[in-house]
This record gives sequence, C-alpha cells and structure tokens, in this order.
Amino acid sequence: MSNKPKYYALIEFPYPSGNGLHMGHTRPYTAMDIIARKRRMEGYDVLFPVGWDAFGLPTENFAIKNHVHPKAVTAKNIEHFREQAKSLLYSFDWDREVNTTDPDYYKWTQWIFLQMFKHGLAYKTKMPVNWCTSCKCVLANEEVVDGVCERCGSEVVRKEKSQWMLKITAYAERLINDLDEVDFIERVKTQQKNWIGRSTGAEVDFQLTANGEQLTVYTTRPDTLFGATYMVVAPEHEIISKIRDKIENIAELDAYIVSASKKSDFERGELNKDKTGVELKGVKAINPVTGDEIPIFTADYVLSTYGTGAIMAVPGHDERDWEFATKFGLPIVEVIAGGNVKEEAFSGDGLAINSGFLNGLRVKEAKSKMIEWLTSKGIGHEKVNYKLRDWVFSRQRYWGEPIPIVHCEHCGYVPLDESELPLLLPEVESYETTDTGESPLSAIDEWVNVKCPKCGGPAKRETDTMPQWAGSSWYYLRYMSPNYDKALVDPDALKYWGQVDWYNGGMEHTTLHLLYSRFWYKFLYDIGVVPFKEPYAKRTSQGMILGEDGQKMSKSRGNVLDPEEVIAQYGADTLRLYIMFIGDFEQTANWNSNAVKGCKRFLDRIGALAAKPLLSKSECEASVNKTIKKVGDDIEQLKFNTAIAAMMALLNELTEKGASKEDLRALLAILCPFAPQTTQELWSRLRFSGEAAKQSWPNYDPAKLVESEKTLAVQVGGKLRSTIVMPADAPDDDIVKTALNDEKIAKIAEGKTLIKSIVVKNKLVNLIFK
RNA sequence: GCCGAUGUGGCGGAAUAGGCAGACGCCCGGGACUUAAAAUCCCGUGUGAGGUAACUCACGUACCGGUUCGACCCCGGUCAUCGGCACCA
Repeated sequence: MSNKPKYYALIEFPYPSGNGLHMGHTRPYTAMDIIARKRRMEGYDVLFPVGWDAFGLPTENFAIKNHVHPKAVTAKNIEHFREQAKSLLYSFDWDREVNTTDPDYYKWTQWIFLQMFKHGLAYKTKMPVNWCTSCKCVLANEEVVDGVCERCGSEVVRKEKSQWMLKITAYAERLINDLDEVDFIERVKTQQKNWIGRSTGAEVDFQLTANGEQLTVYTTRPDTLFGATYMVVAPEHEIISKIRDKIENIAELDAYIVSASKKSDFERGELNKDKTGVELKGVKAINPVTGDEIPIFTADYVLSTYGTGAIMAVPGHDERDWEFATKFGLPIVEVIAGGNVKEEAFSGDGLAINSGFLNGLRVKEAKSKMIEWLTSKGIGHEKVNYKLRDWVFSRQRYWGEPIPIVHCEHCGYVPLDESELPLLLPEVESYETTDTGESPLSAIDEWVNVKCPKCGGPAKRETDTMPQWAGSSWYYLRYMSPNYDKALVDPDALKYWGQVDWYNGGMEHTTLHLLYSRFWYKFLYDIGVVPFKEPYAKRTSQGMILGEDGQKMSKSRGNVLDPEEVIAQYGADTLRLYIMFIGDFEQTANWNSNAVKGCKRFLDRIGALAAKPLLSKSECEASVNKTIKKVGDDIEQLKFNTAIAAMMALLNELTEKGASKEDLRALLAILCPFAPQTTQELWSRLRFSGEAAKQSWPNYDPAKLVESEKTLAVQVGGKLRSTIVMPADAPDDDIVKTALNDEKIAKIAEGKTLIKSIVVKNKLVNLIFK
C-alpha cells in the first residue's frame, strides 16, 4: 500500500493439472503480464497475483488410479506450474499465492456458504439432476454440454437426488442490469444476458371442470389468449395427481409419463421434430376470455422447470403449438392478422382479429391491454421469467470443500458454528465414490456421526462436497490479504485495492465462473462485506490457440505444442512475442512454427543494432516518437500484434539509418513488457543505468507527431493517379493547383475540364473531369 | 431456428469518424559471405497484360446489388466458416 495510484490486473488462476501449463495459458497470461508491467512503468502500484484452483476431478481421478493422496498430487503439480510461470517471466506477486485447497483458504469458502445458508440462499432439495455416469457425480446445468459431461465427455442421465442448491435466480435481474455499469466486451455481456434469458409476459389462471382446480400458465403472448385452443402440462406437473380420479385414460397417461421420465433432458430435446403427447380425457379447461371448454394434454415438449410447467397453446401463432395441433387435429384460430395460419404459425407483428376487445390493436398494445384486463379480473398479472436455474452445488466426490452442515432428525439442517471452521477434509482410505453414488466421506462413520450443534442429539454430517467453482468464486478477494485470519479479506486491503481493474479470461467461463463469481460478490455486497456492486470493472477475452493443423490442441490429435519446448528452442521472450504477434488477440489463431522465427530474428536484430557504434544524434526522432505513442495506445486496446509490428518497422528504420543512444533507450523501454529478458540484457550491455523494467514508460511529444510536409494522394474520379508533396495544412486551392500541374495528372487532364474537386485535409485530393 | 463473430496475396494478418488496400512477419525466388552448409546481410515478391527500361494500363478485400466524388469500411440481399444457445411458451 503506497501513495501511488493502485492497479489490479487479474488473470484466471490455473487448475494445476498434471499436464502443466499449456499454450492456451500463455496467450492471456502474457497479455496481462504486459499490461501489468506497463502499469508499473507508468507509476502504478500494481497487484498482479497468481494462485491455484486446485480442487477438482482430474487430480482426484489421478489419485484414485495411482493410490496417492490428492494433496500430494496437487503439491507436485503446483510446483511444476510455478516453475513454468517463472520461466515465462510472468511478473506475478509470488508472495501472494493462494491455494483453494488450503484449509486457511477454504475456511472462508465454507464461511461464505454458511452466510448464504443463513440468508436462505443455500437450500437442499430433491430434484432431478444431471448425473455423469463416469464421474459418478452430479453436474450443474452449465457443466452439461451437448448432453455429455463437459469434463469427461461421458453420458449424462437424469437422476432424482437430494442436492444442495444456491439460489442464483434471486440475483438474475441484478446480474443482467448491473452489466450496464461495467466495461465488459459486448459478446460477454450478450452471452450472459442470453444465458440468464429474461422474458416478460403474464401468468394466467385457467379454471378446470374438475375438483374446483385451476391451472396457471406463463405466456409471453397474452395478446393471443383468444386463440388458445388447448393446454399442455409437463408430464411432471402436479395437476395430474390432483385430478387423477377424473381422468378417464389414466393407464395411457401413466405409461406416457413413465416413458418421458426415462428420457434425459437432452433426449427430449433431440426428438424435438416429432411431438408426442396424451390428452387428459374427462377434464377440460375454460378459456377465460372465450368461455370455451378446451382440452388439456400432457407432452414432454413442455418443460416442468420453466414458467409454471404448463402452457396455453396458441397454434396459430406459435410454431411448436402449430405442429402439435396439426398432428392431433386440434383447432387453429387466427387472432393476429398478417400470416396464413393454415400453412404455418405466424409469430410476427400485426393487428388483433377474432379477439373481442383487443380487435384492431397491434401486438404490443394488445399485450398491455390484456394484462390490464386480466389484472382487473384477478385472473392474471404481468410476470418476468428467466431461463437461468438455481445452481446445483453438491458433488459426490472427495476432493472438494466439505459442506459445513449437519442434519439432525429434530432440527433439520443445522449450520456448523463459525468457530468450527475450517471443517477439515478428513483422511479416507478410498477416494472412490461409493456404489450407491454417495461421496467417499459417507464411509467414515466417526466423521459422519456427530452431535447436533443445536439440540445435542444424534446427527449426521453432510457428506457431499462443493463443486470446483466454489473456491474460484471469490479468490481475487483473497489476493488482497492472503494471510489475513480474521475475515476473508482485510478491510483495509479491500479499501485500498477496491475492484479488479482489468480481468481477462476465456469465453468458456462466461456462463460459469464469471457468472458465479459475480453472484457471490453481489451476495457479499448485500451482507456488507464488500463495497461495490460488481467485482470486475473491466473484462476482456482472448481467442483460442489452435494447433498447426487448425484443430484444437489435444493429445489424441497429437498436435499439442508444449511451451517448454518452444522456450528451450527459442527462449521465453520469443514465445511471449510470438504468442502476441500471432494475430488479433480476441480472435482464434493457429500456431505456426515457421512464423516463430520472425520474432526470434527481431530480437537478434535488436541485439545486432545495439552492438554497432551509436550515432551521437538521432536520425529517426520522429519515428521513435510515433512508435512510442502507437505501442502505448495499441497495448491498451489489446492490439499487441500491431504494437509489435510497429516496433519491427522502427527497428528496420533504425537499422537502415543508424541508431542513437536515446533511440535505443526508448525502443528497449517500450519493448520491455513484451521481452523483459532480452531488453534487460541489452540495457546492461549498453551500460544504461538501473533496470529496464523499472524505467518510466517513455513519453511521446505530441508536437513532434505533426509533420511539416505531407504526401497527398491525387485521385481522378476516385482512382489513384499520382501523389504530391505539400506543406501541412496547405490551402485547398494550392493543392488543386499543384495537383493539376503534376505531370501525370496534366496528361490525363488534357482536353478535359475540371468540374469538381474534393480536398481532404493532409490526405488527398480527388479531381473530377469532364 | 435464434444470438454473436468472421470472410482481404501462397500463408498469419494490417488498414474502419468512408480517403494511397496488402503495414509487419512467414514462405518462396535471386544475389553476397563460406571449401560447403547453417546463420546473417542485400534485392524481389497481389493477379494479368504491355514495355529494353524507369514505368504504364486493367483487375482485385466471399457473392449480388445500392448509396457516394470516393466503399475492405455504410445500406439491402445471398453464401460459407467458427463460437454460444436451443421445444424456455
């Protein structure tokens, strides 16, 4: 903590896998290292930390296979990562390392969980979950990709299990709205918004003809209520049991429900072209605006987890309802003019027809009028829904933070007293999940059986552990005061470091880590632990590095390139330069072994230049000045590739014209964040004082950016025909006159009259002849 | 299907407040140095045509069209590739 302005630059801390740091790490890490180094040169007090996201499955699986403790595996992997990071010359604050598996760390992860529990944001519930058949573990929705486990690629099935959940949905609205307050790149914002999936509509009650029951639906198109000709409920919907005695075809219905329950969410989605369903015969619903009795179906295209699990079907104006209605011969009523509902559903805008008091209104007006009407009659109201679901927070594995909850027969779920934290992960004989799908912790009787903290009666510990995302949801706070033991972060340190100023990380974490950690931070804000609404002021994202063949680097493809090999062959500076020069930082890029040489040559050529006799007076002052500005500006915009190109161009000019001491001093200073080793070596050889990395970032002189002479393009009819040299800011008339006198232009102009000329100051003149 | 990107030489990529397309690098060709090779240095390098030559002309930023004195850039449409979401009512 100093009087200098502070700057907090953050990378996503690595999972220390057995494979070590890979090429994918070097791009974002080098980028942020360059930012951090530049900030230091600019006089900031910089926090640029690193740590280890060390809980997780690969380590645990390795431990099971090789009969070693995950702790030992983790320690070994971390050591390897640390060495690699150092050999890449990353300027991390090595005295601030955090490790999510360290009890002094996970004590606070457990503490946050307890606060969530106390505030009703952590709850346990029986629900269908995603079960990975290979990991033998529950997965969050975000961890299921294309119906398979994100991590191991094995099949994911549905299973009923009692699970700890975190109520992220309670923060859905703020997680969307507060994106307006932060500087995140647009695609991150859009992706988070789409994932949260906010939609505005209405809930509407439909009376049933049986048992005095009613059915509430959610719809985004209340304006089409007059066209609702049937209803559909999800196979899991509770209404089925409530009116069971009135249903005439109960056997048929039960068979359908059983078959639906056997399908995974993914399978249900896969079969989306062919709609299936069964009518609940003997019971009807009443359309509240038409008074018509309409049939009720159950079909698995309606999801129990969204809205109310029931819909009003408007086949005229919803594609899925249209398909279902066509297959089952149900009436299709047109209530918005503009399409041909006999041919296909019409979901566009138009005027309401066949809709009583809505007739003649456009969709938007009709919506609000209908909501107004429903509200006044007490049978409906406006409603916002989200696609986001609550976060499944239990894992049936060993290598994670134990959940600090005890279950007592009398008192229910009872939180451990905070003084008992950390709840240590006990030693076990086997790390393998039990055959019943329980965590290995469940096998340790003396750990499981405890006294209830509330009533003292017999109770059992929770044996599930937290998912890997827990520790990473708040690690950036711990860096501010890694050894503080009275709270998760020292309030003074927090006050000093504030928000993360710049956080760069992968797009693949947009709907996982980035969303989760924003959620945790908002919760900590609500309970007064942190002072801002958002943890990260700025978020950027790098593109992927692919193999030489344009494919994702993977062992099975055999196209993996180890950073260590490149360092051994060319040195760390060359790797750093090339990974930045490879292309647009935000775009995917293919590795090219040949192109690496260019960066190596660049560094060698600077060395050669520095070894030559120096000029006493600079011949390239203007170019040096311009390059300082360009490199500085480009770094801020993550345009490292053009920053390097500009330095290469400057070197070409210096090589041609000769370099002065000051030319070299400036070039080495702006190159230093990219290639710290080479620049320091040359800095010493040139007997410059101090360290290259500790120089001030060079200033450029704005006055010297102005050139006294300009080369202007001369166009005829928009096509380049010649160039002329003019004093800067020459009057338009002079420019046109000079252009017309130009030999080439005069030739073209022969026998023609000039009818128009356009002059763009200091750039070009365009002449139109007739 | 929806959302978000992207499409430029042999290759990676530059250039958007609409103003000299191809910066920088790789590859490739020619030359110098060397007994030779590597390394290094110098020259050339978008395509086509013409000229002994300095050069000149035409074409050219996925495709079709438009706006403009002028379009890689803006507008309308089409195609392709990549990423995300996907029966979300």
